[in-house]
Amino acid sequence: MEDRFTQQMKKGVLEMLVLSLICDQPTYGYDLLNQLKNRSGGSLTLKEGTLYPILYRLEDDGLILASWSQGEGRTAPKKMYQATTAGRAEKDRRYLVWKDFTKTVQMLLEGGIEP
Amino acid sequence: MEDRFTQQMKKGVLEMLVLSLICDQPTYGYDLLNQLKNRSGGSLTLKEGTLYPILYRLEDDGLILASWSQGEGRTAPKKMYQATTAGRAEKDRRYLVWKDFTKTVQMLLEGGIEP
DNA sequence: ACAAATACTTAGCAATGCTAAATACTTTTC
DNA sequence: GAAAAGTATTTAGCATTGCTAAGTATTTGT
Repeated sequence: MEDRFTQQMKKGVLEMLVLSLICDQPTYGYDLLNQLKNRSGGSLTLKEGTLYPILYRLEDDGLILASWSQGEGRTAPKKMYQATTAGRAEKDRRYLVWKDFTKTVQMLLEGGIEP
Repeated sequence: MEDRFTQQMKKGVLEMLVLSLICDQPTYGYDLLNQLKNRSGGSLTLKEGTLYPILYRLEDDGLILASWSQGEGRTAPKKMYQATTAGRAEKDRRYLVWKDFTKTVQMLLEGGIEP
């Protein structure tokens, strides 16, 4: 079990990461689980119950689009996701907000500018 | 009203910041509200309903200690908070987790290491 | 006296990550 | 060819925490 702090720290940010990965290239749920796990060195090993609701929210918000892939060969069809124009814009916006926020937190933690 | 993303992004981190500020020097609720507001350039303007529950949690977890100050002069007594030994250790731990997390997120966003 | 600032409290809502399954098909291993 | 592991998606319900929105009380400034 992960500690409370780590759990809470992820809120919102995971959704931004998923959106960002889908902006990089169209993909599907299971692959996103693996991308996050592998590319984070294991620290972002999400449960399915965490990822899929994120995908549904992004879709509901019109930031990504889903379509069932006609399985190549014998593979079962996958639900492929791609970013919409609004999705790319929102990704950029969140990136700026995230950068700003981390900068502020860093400053507070390091004991920057006293009043 | 703040957007959902910003709200969620704060989860957990605000508690770390408050703990960190109290570690820097003993202080009280209202002053923390002002410190956060001023030292963040206004982006961390918390409502009382956000801060005080954080203080109660930190106290319940044994990370900070409260004591009513004997008001100097005629000023009403304030509830002063100071960090415990456990509080300082937890602050250090969270700082490391936070640094690690932001590094990972940054890497994922910038399209680091492909599998 | 009235307003503003100081200082703390609390009830209830919204959002999101986690637990913990269930379903179904394909590939690998013995 | 049976069992196990891997691929792939779905969903019900819980815990945590920031926000809304209010209330109480004292002190200071005009």
